[in-house]
This record gives sequence, structure tokens and C-alpha cells, in this order.
Amino acid sequence: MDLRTRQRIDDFLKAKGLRKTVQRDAIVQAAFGTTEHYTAEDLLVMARKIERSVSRATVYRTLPILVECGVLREMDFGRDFKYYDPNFVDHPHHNHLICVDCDRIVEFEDLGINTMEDCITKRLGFSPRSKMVRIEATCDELHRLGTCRNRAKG
Amino acid sequence: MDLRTRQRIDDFLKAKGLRKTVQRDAIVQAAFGTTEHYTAEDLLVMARKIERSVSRATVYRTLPILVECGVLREMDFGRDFKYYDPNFVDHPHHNHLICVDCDRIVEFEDLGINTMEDCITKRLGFSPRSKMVRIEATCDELHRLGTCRNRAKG
DNA sequence: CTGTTTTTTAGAATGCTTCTAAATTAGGAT
DNA sequence: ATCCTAATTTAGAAGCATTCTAAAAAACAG
Repeated sequence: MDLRTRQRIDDFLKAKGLRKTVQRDAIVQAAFGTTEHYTAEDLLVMARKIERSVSRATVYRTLPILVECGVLREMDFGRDFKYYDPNFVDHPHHNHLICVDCDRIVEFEDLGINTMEDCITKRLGFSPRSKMVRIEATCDELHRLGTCRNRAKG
Repeated sequence: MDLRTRQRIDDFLKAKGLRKTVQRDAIVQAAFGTTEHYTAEDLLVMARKIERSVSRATVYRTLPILVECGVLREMDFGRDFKYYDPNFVDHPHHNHLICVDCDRIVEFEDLGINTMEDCITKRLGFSPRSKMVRIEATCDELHRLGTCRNRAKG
């Protein structure tokens, strides 16, 4: 895991007067030991491989800390649970395409859309905080060729 | 309520072999008797003013029918309940800006973003189904002037 | 070490949404 | 009109991600 991410988290905890614990450490290691998107439940499983004592409640209490710290992005794809994205620091502007055929989530970056969003936000009299584009789509060629991996994990 | 919307719903019900009931009728009347966004619970309250017997379960079962019919849009703003938007037919391309200061939801249309989204989707090898832009922002001038209506209903 | 405060844990609670089983109703057939 | 059968409705239970709670454990300053 990136040393700058680690440093940023340590600084954040110190600034907020939050303590370092083995559980938080395990959750952080797990959270940034992958580049995949994951759910709170996924993260619980991953963190428990590092430190058996980690509980569900602690995962749910740690996630918003990492989000507020700015190292993790929370994403709502319209399902009844949230996904978290650890690639936020390296790619802060990416957006998501969600395939309704196979549940795959494809990331993309597009500077043009970002600029447009900023313009629109200003025009409406607001200051942008966070922006997301969410495109639902179907598999196209992939689907026709029969290579669409149905129900793939997001 | 728009006659074409009514017609479209009637046709859809017939095509699907679904029956007309007083409850469904009340829900439809309520759903398109406003231009505001609403939740399932809001709709229940509105529909019950028209027909007292409408139950929560029927509202929840009717909503996806209207969404599938294409007259109502389901929207997920990252809260733990969904909003529904009855202005879909007249303004199929609008997007949303959510103010994190006051919870207000501002609609906007932007053809440029829509075109971009279609291009990106094709480039990635998909066919667009539905697209949404969601911008979280803060109140800017309004906020400075003290006119930001905190916690206003979406 | 000691004391105080934060953090953790397991399980209960919450709140939106979906499901269930029994009662009712719609609408075609007689 | 009336009957029949399948769709629909209702109230309440169940489901599920997330949050809360109270007691136990751990962090850290002095």
C-alpha cells in the first residue's frame, strides 16, 4: 500500500485525536491491499484475514473515517449496499459505467465531462463538492459474442 | 395529468395483461398529480387521500410498473430510500445537483453532457440504457447571504 | 502502573423494501 | 346477470444493510 496514503491516514487520525488500534490497522491494510471495489462485508472478510478480532461494527465505523480522510471513495450504484473504491487518490476523477446485463462496473475518466460539470455547477450558483456520472448500459458486442460474464461481481 | 401519460399506462397494463384496480388508479393519479419528486412513503400518503384502501405494499408493487412503463423515473441520491420523478416524459434528459448544505435537489438539462455520455458508452463497447449525472455541491452565494434553507425537503 | 477516555464486540434495533398467506376483486365465459 | 379462476390487495412478518447499545477491553497521558 502507498506510503503517502498511510501517512495521510496517520495524520488524519492524529489531527482528529483518534487512536491507533490493531483493528483499524487491519482494516486499513485490507482496504488498500486491493485495487478492486468492495462492499463493507467484503472488507470485513479481508480485514479478518489480517486480524481475526475485527468486527462488523468496527468496519462500518472505520469506513466513514477513511472517506472523510479523502483516501477512499464511497459509491452508490443503486443497489442496496454501498461500494468503496481505494483507487481514489491516484484517479480522483473517474466515473462508472454499470452493465445491467452482467453487473460489471467499468471505470472511465473523461476530462471533458468534468469541466462541463464544473461549469454547470457554477452557473447554478453552487460550488462543486463531488461529482459522479453513472451510465447504465447493456453489453453490446460482448453480449452478442456470448462473452458477457453474467452476474460478475462488481 | 397528461392524457398521453394516462394512455401510455393503460396500453402498458393491457399489453402486460395487468388489471385495472381502484388502488392502481389512485396511485397513478397521485403519482402524476404533482411535479415534485417524492418517496414511496410520500406517494402512499398522497394516494390514500384519493383512495383510503391503498396499502404500502401496493405502492411498492406499482412503482416498478410505472418505471418499466417509462413514465416515471427512479432516482437514487445515496440516501437510504429512493425518489421518484414524474417529469420524466416531458424532460427525459435532466440531471441533478444535490446541495449537501440544504439537501435541495436542483434539476438541470445539458445536451452536451448527454452527447458525451453516449460517445463514451459506445467507445467502451456498450449500449446506453440510462444515464445520470449527480453533482454534490455547496450553496455558494445563497449560503453566504444566509438564504440557504437548511434541511429543505428533496 | 493507574486512571480516564476511546474503542471494540456481539447482538439488538432501525428503517426501507419485499414477501406471505388469506381475503377480495377484475373481467372473461356461461 | 352470475360464476369462475387468476390476478390483486391487505396487514403484518421477514429480509437485509447499516447503525446503535451496553459492557468489556485497550490506548495513552501522567
